[in-house]
Amino acid sequence: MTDKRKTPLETEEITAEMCSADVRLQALGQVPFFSMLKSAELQEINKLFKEQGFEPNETVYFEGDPADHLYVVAAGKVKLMRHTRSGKDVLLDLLEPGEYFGSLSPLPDETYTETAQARTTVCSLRIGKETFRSILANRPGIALRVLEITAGRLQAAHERVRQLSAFPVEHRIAFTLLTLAEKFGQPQKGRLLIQTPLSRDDLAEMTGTTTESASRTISQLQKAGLIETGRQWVAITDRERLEAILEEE
Amino acid sequence: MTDKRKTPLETEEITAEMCSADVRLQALGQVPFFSMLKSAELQEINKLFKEQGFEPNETVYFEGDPADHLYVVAAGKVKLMRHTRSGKDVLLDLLEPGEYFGSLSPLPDETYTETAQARTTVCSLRIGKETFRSILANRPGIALRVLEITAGRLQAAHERVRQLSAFPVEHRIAFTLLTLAEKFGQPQKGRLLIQTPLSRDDLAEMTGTTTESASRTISQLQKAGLIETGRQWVAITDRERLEAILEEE
DNA sequence: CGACGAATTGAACCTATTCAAAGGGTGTGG
DNA sequence: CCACACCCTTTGAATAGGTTCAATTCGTCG
Repeated sequence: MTDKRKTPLETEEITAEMCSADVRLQALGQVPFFSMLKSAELQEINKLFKEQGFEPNETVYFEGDPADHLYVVAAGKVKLMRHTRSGKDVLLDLLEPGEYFGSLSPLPDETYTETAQARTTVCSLRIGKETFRSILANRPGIALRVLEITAGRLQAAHERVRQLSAFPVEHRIAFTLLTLAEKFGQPQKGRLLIQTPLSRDDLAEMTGTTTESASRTISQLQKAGLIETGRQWVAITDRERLEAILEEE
Repeated sequence: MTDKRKTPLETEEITAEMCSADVRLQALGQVPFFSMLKSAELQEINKLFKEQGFEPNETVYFEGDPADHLYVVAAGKVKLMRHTRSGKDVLLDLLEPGEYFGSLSPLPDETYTETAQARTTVCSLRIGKETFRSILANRPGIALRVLEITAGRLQAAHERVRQLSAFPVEHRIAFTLLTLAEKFGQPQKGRLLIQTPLSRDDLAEMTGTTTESASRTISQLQKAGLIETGRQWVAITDRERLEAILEEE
């Protein structure tokens, strides 16, 4: 019995029981800053997290809400974004299992500076920011890992500022596709599929352009044979020529 | 004897002896993540830093150089930027005394992802990244402060991504001026002077536009009476109307 | 005063946006 | 299982905002 759908994306099979005890432990063990912990320690820390599930498109928190939790993605994909008055949203990041989001700062009276939204069915684990801070205060090794990850995100954000400041749409789209492929890429039929739902709209929000411009650029790249694409998906077929676009000035 | 120059900027009086022992201690005490230390501890840490002076426009390090030090600005102003092949530079940050830059990550074989350049005569203090890491590993309080500051910079970078993605030049210039005023603003003659050399070129590099567009926008804001400006300086005269530009969609 | 770098201004050009309309894949309900 | 409705995507044409190139003016410092 063949699937009639044309999308090459694997549907994310996540059920209601996704937040079961062992899945939780596995998810936490995947978190870069917990991965060095011994099993016993991990179990201790596991107890401090509460699980919370979300349906696709459900919002974890809104920009401006009081910020008092830190979240870890256990299963599914989470989108971080900022809004604008005109309704044009900006997509800041797409998170995989093992990545954190939410509030790191222990200061009171803070609010989230971005909106977090489930893009698939999601299981998240969350912890109060004070509790998390005390974990960091007691285990410098973890604090240093968290710092490294945050510093890495800062570099990525700076690179994005550079892209937006200095390069035309085609260049930015190419860059974004290559970056996404590094994170979500899955070899398939001699091409590199970006294994996450990805609309022209998403791409536009990631590159600071409009849906129409993203669509035109994507079509053009497909005609040139650099990528294959369809509704909600993109696969890279000629990585080298795509990278060559980044070399143009 | 009156000054014939028209610039309202104070010239930064920094001499060759700027890195004297007491200036060093004072500078380190100003660093947010050292400010909670007792005097004795601060003296210990002070010994781990080496001083290094720079002339205006001298480069501290280049993008791509091996990254093995962390720097603290003791005196003067430092500019962080990224280059592009086409020669269009992107200004990432302007640092004041007490701010850090350079490498946080202890990983070997890393390179700086931005170029650091002295904008004035500068005295900097630097420390090997492994040494700095051991300070953090032993004093969780410091590590947490560094993490907070880095997280704050990440928020700022995200906001800049939003600005570049969603708003026109005039809006971005207004935003940048207000942000600069918050950091470098100095009340003077009923206006708020941005106390740092600031050319149209700098402004263009900060807002992702060209020198000419920055110039046109600045002229226009001046004609409208929101700012006063001259060669290398800007002062805000009507903050409210400048902020009102940010409300437009 | 003279020279150099910074800032301004104009005009032509171009990229990307906007508005509008049509085409196609997916999943739902009959 | 088919058909319809919805949303995603594509494409076109007009427009606008910004860039580019070029020339001039202005301020600052030697």
